[in-house]
Amino acid sequence: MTTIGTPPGPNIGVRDTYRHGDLSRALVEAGVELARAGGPTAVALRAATRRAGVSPNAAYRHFADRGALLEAVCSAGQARVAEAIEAEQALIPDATDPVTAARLRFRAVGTGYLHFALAEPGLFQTAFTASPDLESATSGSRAGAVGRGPFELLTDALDRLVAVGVLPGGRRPGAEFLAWSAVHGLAMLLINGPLRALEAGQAEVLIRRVVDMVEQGL
Amino acid sequence: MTTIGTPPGPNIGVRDTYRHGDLSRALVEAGVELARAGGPTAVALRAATRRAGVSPNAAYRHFADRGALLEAVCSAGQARVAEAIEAEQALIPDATDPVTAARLRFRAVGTGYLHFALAEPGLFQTAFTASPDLESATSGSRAGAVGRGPFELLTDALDRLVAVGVLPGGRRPGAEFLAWSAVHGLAMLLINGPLRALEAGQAEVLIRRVVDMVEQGL
DNA sequence: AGACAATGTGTACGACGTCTACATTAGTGC
DNA sequence: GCACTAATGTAGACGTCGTACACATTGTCT
Repeated sequence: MTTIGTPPGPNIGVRDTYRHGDLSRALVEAGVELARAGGPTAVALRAATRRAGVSPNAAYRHFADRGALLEAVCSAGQARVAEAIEAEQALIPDATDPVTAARLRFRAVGTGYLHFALAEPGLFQTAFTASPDLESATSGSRAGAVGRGPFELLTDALDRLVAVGVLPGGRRPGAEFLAWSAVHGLAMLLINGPLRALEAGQAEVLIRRVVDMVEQGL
Repeated sequence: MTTIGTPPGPNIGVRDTYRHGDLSRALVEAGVELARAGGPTAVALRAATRRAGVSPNAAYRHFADRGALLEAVCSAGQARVAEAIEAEQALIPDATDPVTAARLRFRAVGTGYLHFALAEPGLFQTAFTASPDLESATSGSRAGAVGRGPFELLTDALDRLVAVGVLPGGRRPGAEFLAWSAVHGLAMLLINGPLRALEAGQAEVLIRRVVDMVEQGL
């Protein structure tokens, strides 16, 4: 006797067949919801399988352990960050002259990153804490619509700054890490650090100033 | 019948009396060790009480819940960060002229912070993730030898930069958050972010460059 | 049709946080 | 000196989690 599809609670992946069909994806989606609500620690195997309407151990057919699911959720989160950055970049008018376009494009990486962090703190935190190495950070699964991850969008913007002549080529190597550090640090301080209780307006001022500092200090 | 002092495992706080004497401190110390070994999530009530040679529920006489213990461990961690910064500042020769002394003192805040992060990643992470608000970040319990926390050491160094004439007074307000963001972000990227696998030498180069960026971009 | 691999279920174990009830002890007022 | 009370520690239980093992069901390939 197998009870299928009607355990209590809001079943997202209700089914009437023994097989689920797309459990892998369903688990990641459930994990993303859990991360949105409660950050990395809330991404639990059992909770995800519950949402998918499946027994806890079913997860092990698709993920080696909880860490593997967390990694998949992390990749999904990074993809959404990339989308947020691209959305911010899309606001730049096409008619902008190349130099200021490059500058605005670069700034949009930082502001998009930070706005996403403020809008989706749990998912953001999940996306960048306990994330895999840098190597895998440039892989396809963390990409946005254009197929690039947040890190690649940053390096692209920096390369364009050099091409346009705003950033001297000598300062280019390693610049991605400087920029990333400043923006990522503010995100952390704003989300679960000591700046947590800051009001939205003041946060916006800080965001602008940090991006200013990066642009000037690179 | 009460078994006292001889549960299995490495008992740190072995005792022969029913009362422990200083359980509160013993639990925080155990928590610090757990944090050093495994980061914030490793700070468990049961593990801490085990190390103190005490039953799990004894912790509830001193901490409201696990979060309260974590907070105490976090404060202890911040105190150690402050000590690391002070140690780095103490390396500045007394005979240095006031202007460069102020500059070096400021840079020492960043480098001390980052060196501690690299030396004690678990404790560092515990100290600054899920930490209480900024208000309490300036309280006494997170202080180092001089009685100031990491944040106060930073603001002190910035004030001195202004006093000496290196930093224009108009740029002073909010500068602590800019500097903190950059340094904290690099720490996070180096510890559990995508820069985790970086070798020590390259990390040191990045540290220098980030502090350069802050000094120039402020 | 029958074998095999893929996928999902059931049961079980230890660790965790935390609740409730109980035991032991240190001070305090007499 | 002694009983009372508050502080402190213990015992047991419950629900959660991750995960290991054995078993059930199904799609697929020959």
